[in-house]
Amino acid sequence: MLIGEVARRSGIAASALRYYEREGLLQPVGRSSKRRVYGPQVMSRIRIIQLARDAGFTIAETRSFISNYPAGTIPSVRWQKLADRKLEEIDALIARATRMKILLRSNFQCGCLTIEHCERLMQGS
Amino acid sequence: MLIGEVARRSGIAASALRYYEREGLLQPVGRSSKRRVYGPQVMSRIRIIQLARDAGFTIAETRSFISNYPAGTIPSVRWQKLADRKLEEIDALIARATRMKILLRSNFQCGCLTIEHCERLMQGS
DNA sequence: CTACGAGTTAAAGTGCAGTTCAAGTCAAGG
DNA sequence: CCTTGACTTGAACTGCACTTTAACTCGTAG
Repeated sequence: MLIGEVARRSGIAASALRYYEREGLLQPVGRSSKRRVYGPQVMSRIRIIQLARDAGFTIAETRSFISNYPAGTIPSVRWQKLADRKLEEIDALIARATRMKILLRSNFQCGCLTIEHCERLMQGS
Repeated sequence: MLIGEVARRSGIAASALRYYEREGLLQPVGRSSKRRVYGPQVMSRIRIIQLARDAGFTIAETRSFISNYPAGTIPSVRWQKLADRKLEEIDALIARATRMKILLRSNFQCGCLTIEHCERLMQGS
């Protein structure tokens, strides 16, 4: 597969794929006269990158998350710490999103958005 | 209160408060010889801005969220649409975060992170 | 009067996550 | 041979949410 095909299949722009390679998220692949030639396994890696990105990981986080653990590697203490920290961040994110949801929904339902109302909702934050 | 005091109390930098004013999140307040003088009500507004920011609203979203609805205003259809859309976004965010959590935790627990394992976890994405 | 601290402005800088651009390289088709 | 289309590179640009900087203005204290 050439980069255009990978882009089409994954929905990620070719420019982004090159960027990911520069940033070390995708390791350099073989070339056929300068052009990158990808094997099918790249799709798995891309899906992981997408998931991490969608879950709010930065490029740097995603890099240390995946680059240290190629297929078959046993997670290390370092990885566990990373995962641990990220789990806490995700929980905080979910908690904040949930609070915002409550805020939105209550105004939605009772039709009484006021600053004071918000104040009451925000006691938990 | 001068801007420094507001910054100290809210934990938001004075530069950010000026930025919020430029962006229309905080309406211009009275001045005492060029300096902004805030009343205590500003703290409520700032807390709402913080909550919105923490929940992932952009400045533009936050502006249309709060600037159209000063204290006591009855929510409009426009506001409801905004809230509706944001609720969907928040749900998607929570779903993605939850998937990432499962991914992190399962690798955590079974100690068998491989590309193939991730593949199985990602069926839902 | 001078210095100090806290404020003011416009404009430039930062970090992230890419995208866009200009100029060039190839292989295949007509 | 020439064109076309998909690729290549480095560098510059984008948008967001601020922060930093430089040069300035005040009111108060010594």
